[in-house]
Amino acid sequence: MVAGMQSRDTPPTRAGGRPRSTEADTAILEATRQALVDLGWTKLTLGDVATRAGVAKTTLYRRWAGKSELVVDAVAELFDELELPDRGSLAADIEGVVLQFAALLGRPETRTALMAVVAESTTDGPLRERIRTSIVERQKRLVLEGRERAQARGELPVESDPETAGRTADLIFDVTAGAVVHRALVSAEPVDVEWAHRFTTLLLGGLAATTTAP
Amino acid sequence: MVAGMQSRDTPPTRAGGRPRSTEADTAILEATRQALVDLGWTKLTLGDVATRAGVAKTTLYRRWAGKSELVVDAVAELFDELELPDRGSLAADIEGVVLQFAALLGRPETRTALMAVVAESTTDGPLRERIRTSIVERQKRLVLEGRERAQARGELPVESDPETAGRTADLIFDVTAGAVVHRALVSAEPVDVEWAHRFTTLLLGGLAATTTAP
Amino acid sequence: MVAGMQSRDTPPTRAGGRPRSTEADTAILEATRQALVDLGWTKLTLGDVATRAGVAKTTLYRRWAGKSELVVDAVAELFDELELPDRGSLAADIEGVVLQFAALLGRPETRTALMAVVAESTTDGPLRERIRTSIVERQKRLVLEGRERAQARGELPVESDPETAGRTADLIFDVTAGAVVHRALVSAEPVDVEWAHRFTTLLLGGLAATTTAP
Amino acid sequence: MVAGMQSRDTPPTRAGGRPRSTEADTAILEATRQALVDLGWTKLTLGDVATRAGVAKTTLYRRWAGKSELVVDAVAELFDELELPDRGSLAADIEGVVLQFAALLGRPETRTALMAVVAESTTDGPLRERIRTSIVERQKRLVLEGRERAQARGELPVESDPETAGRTADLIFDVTAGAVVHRALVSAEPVDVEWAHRFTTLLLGGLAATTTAP
DNA sequence: TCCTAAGCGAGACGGTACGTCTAGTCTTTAT
DNA sequence: ATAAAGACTAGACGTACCGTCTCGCTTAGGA
Repeated sequence: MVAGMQSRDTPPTRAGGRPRSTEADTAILEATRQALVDLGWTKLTLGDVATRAGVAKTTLYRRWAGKSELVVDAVAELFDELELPDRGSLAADIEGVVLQFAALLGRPETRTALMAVVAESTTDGPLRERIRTSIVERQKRLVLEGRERAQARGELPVESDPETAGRTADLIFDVTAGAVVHRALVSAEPVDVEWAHRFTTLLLGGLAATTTAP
Repeated sequence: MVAGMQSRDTPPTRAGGRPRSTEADTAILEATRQALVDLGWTKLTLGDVATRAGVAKTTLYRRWAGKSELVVDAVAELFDELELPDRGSLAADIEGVVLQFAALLGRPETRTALMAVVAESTTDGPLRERIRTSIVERQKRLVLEGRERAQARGELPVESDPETAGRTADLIFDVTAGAVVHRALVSAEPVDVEWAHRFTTLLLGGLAATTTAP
Repeated sequence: MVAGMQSRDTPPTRAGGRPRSTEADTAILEATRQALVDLGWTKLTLGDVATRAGVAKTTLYRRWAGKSELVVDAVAELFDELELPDRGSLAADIEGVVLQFAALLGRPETRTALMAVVAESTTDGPLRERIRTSIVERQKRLVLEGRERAQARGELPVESDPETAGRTADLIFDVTAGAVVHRALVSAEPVDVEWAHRFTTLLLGGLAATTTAP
Repeated sequence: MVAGMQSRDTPPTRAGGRPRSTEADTAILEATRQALVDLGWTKLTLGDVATRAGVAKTTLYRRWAGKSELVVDAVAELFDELELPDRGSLAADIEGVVLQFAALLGRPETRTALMAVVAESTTDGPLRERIRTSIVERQKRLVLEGRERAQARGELPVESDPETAGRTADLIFDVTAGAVVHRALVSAEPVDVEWAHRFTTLLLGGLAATTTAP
């Protein structure tokens, strides 16, 4: 789950009156994902989501500012399902997470929503921030966990300078996530075991070059 | 230029009737790019583009099936401006093209449009094909040119198996384009000389690893 | 007024939700009449009516199925202004109502609209019924009132057979309304006091012939 | 036939060049009538008529100013089919022509077109004149022929004052045509033998009253 | 025989209105 | 105060016709 997500626009004052239905929240996010599957991003409408969730449109607008915000929350929950399984070696761990990520991008709701909200975010600062907070930064944990595990195994040296370490982690994250997304959605080619292996070889080879030669 | 682009839906038979205005085509594509700058993808409307181009809405719909197709053609022209400058070494060439690509993604019309049409293409097969034809496949030339030039310089061995060569080129393309896009649009961090240098080191290091070790 | 007109498409069930604005109704019908005056039937557009009434197009379409239905309701209100003044004799009463009807047909909104909706109704059954209900049947009251008054004065015998009485009333109605409309709109000649007098003489003479001779 | 109709906009100067196709004229008018049957007045479009006639739209616009003019010409030909059969008595003649007229109004092309062009003519002077010339005035011949025949039979006295005679003929024309049209199209009731008989009785009775009493 | 002016089919053009759809807001009654 | 219902303003959608135009081609009569 998206714990401590503090998403949505929390009501400022806690006063009297009928409390918000928590079931509505769940129903709306689930309905949003189903609508993404059925209709795709463009044809998804908030009125339709409201109907599917058995909720009034006003209830929806009371909680989210618009389509983009709603969809970010709906798909963020899916990204949290990603995890880094311990397969015994760094290479195997990377291959595993690449394939997991590819599987996530294979689901129609993620596929259509992810690029769309990123596109929206290019002209919408707050949305960009929401995406960073809810999705991007949260998933960098995978890189960090992988590195720690590899260092524990002795597969990677411990980088002393924290700034260099951070920049390297960012680079790995952009290269990995970017390559998988580009392969899957732009080139529209399959991300299979063979490709994951080839990519991992490239990444690890490059990583060695970055750490040895300044 | 987008030579021989055979885009749009060309009238099948060349019979009688007033011929289509080529000036209209130019005006529409230019107006589309300007509208992308001013309004972004979501707020761009075909009616507005038509007005800007001094053209009737019907003229627009006669040539393009919808917003996505139009925008793909409009931005495809920009991608054709990319070129691979000869900077003397493979590393310098890669850095150069990475920075060029980053500059292209820095332009608001490309920034907002590219992700949007890719998002659309996830639920629209013909559009996906159009993107591949007009943008993706066309730009792979940069990878191929770079490799040939490096082989001529003796920086890279000549790969004998054409299939392996093709797969490697595809991998390089996805990794490079994907990393730049992810860095620029998803992570929303600058793609500057320093990052380009670090990325190039990673890529060349990885490339060496892929070619030496199967 | 068009009391109890039960026109428009009344919402079937009375449940929750914001009630329809009655002010909008009034404004729309008035705007329709004004648009008929300014533009005539053909150039009248529902978008323009909506603008004049200060109302969104959807509000208009929520209440009426199309241009014809709207215009029927708008002019039906005018027909209800007709009344049968007591001028002391049957002949004078008839002349009076003929001139009133002619004056109504002289108003541009009625002039242009009446024939147009009748023309539409020839290929539109529901519309034909609406015209009958809202206009034709309602105005037959003038014939019935005139007859009752004449019978009270002793100018006309009381017809015992209700069916014969009904057929005669229908005939009088068709002849009178038809003659005035044809004179005013088809022949495009004035319906003045002189013509009204001549027509009344013809009608009353014919009426005597119908009642005496079977 | 509509002989000497001098309708359409004849080319002013007779110079060289390819002459207009007379087959096109025939085909267009026939196509117009068929389109009226199939689509009714409102949904009839000039483009569709052109297609049906196997003719280019420009050919159509070269000859007629618009939809109304075209339709007037197309239906005027049908009105010329009316004639006054000699049935031996004035009453029988009137009943005959009333039923003929009713039959004409029963045809869908006439039914939908007649009221429509009259409606148009209320805001279009030249069109009104065209209708008068092509249809109204042409059919008054039926009244005049009927009177002459009745006078020859001795059923009607010869009116000495030509002005009075003219006004009476106009009145009869408006009353008859108006009553039939109103019965058939507005009241939407059948014009059958029984009605025609009742109407004729009324008309002849009234006629006697007008001629005897000033 | 060629010339030339108009007619012709085809179809693109700038416009305008259509009737529908969605966005977000507002107004009602019920909880 | 929140909920469901649904009416409200605003405006884009994609389509259909309008009446005009621009093509290349045909069809005559006059030179």
